[in-house]
Amino acid sequence: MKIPSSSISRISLYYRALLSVKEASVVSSEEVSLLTGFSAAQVRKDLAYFGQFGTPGRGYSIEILKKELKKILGTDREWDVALVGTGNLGSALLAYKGFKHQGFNIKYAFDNDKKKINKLRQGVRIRPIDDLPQIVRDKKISIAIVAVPQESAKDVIDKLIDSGIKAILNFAPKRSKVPETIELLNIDLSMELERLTYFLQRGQK
Amino acid sequence: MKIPSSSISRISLYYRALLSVKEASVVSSEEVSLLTGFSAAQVRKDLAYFGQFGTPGRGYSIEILKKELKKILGTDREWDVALVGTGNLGSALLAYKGFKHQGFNIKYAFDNDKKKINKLRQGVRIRPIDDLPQIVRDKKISIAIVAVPQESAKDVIDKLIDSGIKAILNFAPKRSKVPETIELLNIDLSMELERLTYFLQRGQK
DNA sequence: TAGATTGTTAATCGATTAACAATC
DNA sequence: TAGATTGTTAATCGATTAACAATC
Repeated sequence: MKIPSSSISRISLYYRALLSVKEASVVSSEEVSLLTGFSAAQVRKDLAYFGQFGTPGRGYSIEILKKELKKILGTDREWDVALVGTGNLGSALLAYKGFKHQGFNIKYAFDNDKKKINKLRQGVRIRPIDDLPQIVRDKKISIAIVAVPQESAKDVIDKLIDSGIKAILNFAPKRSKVPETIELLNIDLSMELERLTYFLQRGQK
Repeated sequence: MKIPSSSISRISLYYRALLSVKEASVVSSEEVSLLTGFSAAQVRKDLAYFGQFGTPGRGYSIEILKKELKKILGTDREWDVALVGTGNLGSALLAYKGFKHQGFNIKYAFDNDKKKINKLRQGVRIRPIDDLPQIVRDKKISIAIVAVPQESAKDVIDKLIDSGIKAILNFAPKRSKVPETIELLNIDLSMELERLTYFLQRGQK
């Protein structure tokens, strides 16, 4: 069955919403709807893609649902992450508490600036990009975050893929073609701002 | 006519693609398709939402199309932006060259950490959040970037809206309800990483 | 004119919503 | 049992793709 990718994003948000429920052990799709702003039908549909987690007439056990959602998202375990690029943005991501909190450990950091090599940042030693293939392979890293300047993005992404990386979160404003077996997710900050100015420019939604 | 919001994102990418064309003065939708990976029909459709910019049999004049796309996106002018939160992420955004390059000037920065107040960062003076309403109003700022911790996000966003802000790019992993007249765009980094682990966890697209 | 390519309409595809039988 | 709420099917809505007449 084909699962819309927007459904996955919503499941992340359902999970967060559940964390905020303190006073109950069961929620209905209607209550999740209230908490997240998505329709109750949408909530039930999204959950139903992955199994039958609820009890008709009662709702969903929060404990069980949290466990199941974590399993779906793959966050029922910790993930080691490689960061490429330790400029302003890379450093900010390295320091970002939210990642560790969700089980993402940026354990390896790479840069090609000689002055940074072997420096510690947030307890992580910065390594030369030349060391990337060996580390990714030896440590079996699946996830990389790319925060390098536009002009190096393609090379870095190619190198990551050659080294066996499986999933990439890319902040460089440059789209690369990747094989179908690799998941590449682009976050393009200027593009997002342009969605805002589009809205401002035309004066309404 | 209803314009899909994904169309706006694509228009940003068409614009970028046009910047990379050096050897021609005209492009066809087929060529834009090759450059961006979207279908030629999609390209024509997206452009047709906004006008008739092409010439049948010839294609689109690159010069004209670039100008029109800028107009659509509202990037035919510069925008002053207010940044709230100058922690790691906020500072990285302040230093990000890409924004200025696209005509976004982060001209005002706010924080509630007394030690930071009045310090210069990237040439921008950090002001107390208490000064925010007056500055936003007096300087007629339309766009704010919110990079504060989760727990302050709601207050900051409410304060921005009360002060007359029109559009918000929010990096706090916390969704706020805003009036319909305000454009709120959330970038949730952990959610994006969870889309990657979902993919890894289930082993295929 | 013949060839190329737009702008637009119609067809298809996919995602969301509504409805409701099943069931606790 | 009566009331509540799930899981699922069918209906609707919206976005993408295909097709082609218009036109340079």
